[in-house]
Amino acid sequence: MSVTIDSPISTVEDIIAQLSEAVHEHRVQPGTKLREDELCEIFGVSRTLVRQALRSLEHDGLVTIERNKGAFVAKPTLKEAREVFEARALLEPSTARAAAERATRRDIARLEKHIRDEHAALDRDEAGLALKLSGDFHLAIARIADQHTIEQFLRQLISRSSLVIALYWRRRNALCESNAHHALVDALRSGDGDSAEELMKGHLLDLLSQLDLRDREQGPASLKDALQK
Amino acid sequence: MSVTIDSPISTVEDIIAQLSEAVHEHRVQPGTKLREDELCEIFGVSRTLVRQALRSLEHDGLVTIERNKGAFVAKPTLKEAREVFEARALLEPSTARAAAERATRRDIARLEKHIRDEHAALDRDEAGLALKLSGDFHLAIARIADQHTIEQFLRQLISRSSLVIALYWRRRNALCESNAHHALVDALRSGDGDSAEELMKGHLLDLLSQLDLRDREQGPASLKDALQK
DNA sequence: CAGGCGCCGATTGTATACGATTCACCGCTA
DNA sequence: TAGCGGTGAATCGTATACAATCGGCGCCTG
Repeated sequence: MSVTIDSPISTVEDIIAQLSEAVHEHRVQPGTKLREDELCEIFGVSRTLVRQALRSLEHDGLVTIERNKGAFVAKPTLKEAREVFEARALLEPSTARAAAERATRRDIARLEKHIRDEHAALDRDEAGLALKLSGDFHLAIARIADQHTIEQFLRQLISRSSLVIALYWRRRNALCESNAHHALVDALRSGDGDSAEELMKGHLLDLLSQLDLRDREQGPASLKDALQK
Repeated sequence: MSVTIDSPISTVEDIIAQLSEAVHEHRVQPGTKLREDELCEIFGVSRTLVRQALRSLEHDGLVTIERNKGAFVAKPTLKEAREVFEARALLEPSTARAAAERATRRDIARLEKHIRDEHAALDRDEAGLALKLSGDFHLAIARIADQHTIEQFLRQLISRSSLVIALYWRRRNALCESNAHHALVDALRSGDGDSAEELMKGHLLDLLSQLDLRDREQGPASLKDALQK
């Protein structure tokens, strides 16, 4: 784990945010064990707060807690991976439509800056950061749509998407989707709900197609599991 | 609060389940304060576990925690109430379609029993129980659709719906929707995804129409709040 | 030498202790 | 009498202490 060690006293929200960011940016891999004592030292707090943060992250699907074993960065199964994108396909297109109908000039400017940041990160070869910014872009749209409930769900789904991408990403060419975001902003700028919805739908399908979510033999691990049960 | 006091030692899940059930069945009203010590006595555990449960319920939107003030049963605003049903409208219809395409005879039998229980509860004038069963019916459909992620979101949405109904329900006639559930089961039985989707959409709109979600003046309370800020 | 059993360190689960904040009550003062 | 401020109990927030559990290592036995 390589989490930035900052001021030794943090709040629960700090811990959640930093762990969450580390996962988003692929600085920690799915399956990584998160020992409580270690996190206590890093964040300079007692186990009480660390445990609170871990429970919260578990709730969002970023972390798995096994009783008497500890917390681990979650490893979504194939089924979960598919479900994440199915849920996103249900929520995001109509949210994009709503955003198109509400976006102000200021909103658009913010989204454009977002895209610039994303490109800049890619240029500096910081793929992890770019991925996180890409997720934030989708969240920003939900925020523009002023759909707080859906935004919360989306936050969870995007987090899990990061894990899915870490596990099931197929190719290495990363700049695939920048154009999709551009096109979306164009639709939002012109207040074209129909095409915003369509573009988002297509964008999500496109993302999905970059993943390798076919069933695969899981090697000895799955055999072992099968025998244990 | 009138929560059943059971065996003095409980797990976090017990606490969550019982509190959650009490909210679902309208045995506790939105805004009710949930003192930690009181819950400790009721469930026979230390504050550690009670606090875990409350945090979890907060995450699901059933409980609001105000720092240094404590936990309260959540009181969804009008906006949140609308958002809950908008989100349900996005998730449930297509889930019903998927359920129609997967439902086994056993699934149908279970749903039918569900409806019978619901009617029985209504006959006994246990409106709260009927409401909870009605929510479970919707969850059961997500389970049949084998959509675990969506089921989780739906669990939160249905919980919040209970709160919304407690706050914004218009009429007192409760048996309004039993037919809708019947029709849904019929569609599921015949594997008719199209009509399952349409029926669910209509059912949710129907539910929504029974709520009074128009903006209203909130009386002196809102004035006071306005001046405090 | 292989397999199993038991002990011990490491780690998590729960309870308790202590400090901080809030709210309500009550007396004081203008 | 109304308003203000102080004081104390009630309640919450965090840290710490203690108990339970797990996993690995070594020893013992066949």
